Amino acid sequence: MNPGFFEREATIVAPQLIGTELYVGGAGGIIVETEAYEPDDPASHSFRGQSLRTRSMFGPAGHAYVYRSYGIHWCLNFVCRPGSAVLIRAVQPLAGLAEMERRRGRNDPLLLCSGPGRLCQALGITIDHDGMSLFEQPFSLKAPAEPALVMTGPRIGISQAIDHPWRFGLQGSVYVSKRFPA
DNA sequence: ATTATGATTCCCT
DNA sequence: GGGAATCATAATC
Repeated sequence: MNPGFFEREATIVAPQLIGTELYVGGAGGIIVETEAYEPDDPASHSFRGQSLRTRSMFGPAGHAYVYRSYGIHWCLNFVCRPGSAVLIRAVQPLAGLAEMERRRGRNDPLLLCSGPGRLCQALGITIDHDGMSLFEQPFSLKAPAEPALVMTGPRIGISQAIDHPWRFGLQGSVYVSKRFPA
């Protein structure tokens, strides 16, 4: 995987990220759930233009955009084209289990990295990672050997543009944060 | 199924 | 400067 991978629209990149391995400081696993956000998308932070918070969402592709959600959690996005990003919603844990359980304070494997807030807590993602390159430490990405089987559906937790099927998940995975309708 | 939690942004006055 | 809204989660009903 190379930086050019992210120089496209999030709606294209998001499904292709399913099956990619993501590690932060050695902890992580397989990305099993993503959502796409576009500049002309009312549910996107970039919809009303650049701001202090969304600065990195307009920065170089292949970098991280981290924001605080509901005042409590962090959420990790991969920046694609300017104002376009992929929200990482769930990971199937593979490495660094003990460290992730320690950071989470829990050890239920099905809830360890399932959900954007849990994922960031388990991987130790904070605002410090905002704007960092995904191709440098502590990040590590590894493309899947074969394209994954991807499910699609409407995005979660938004009130605008709810009809766009811009949520993507690994078919059959029990680690997605919410089941995809059959 | 419902609610407490509680930081930051953004949009208005 | 105020107040609603927010890309969730965990605890409680």
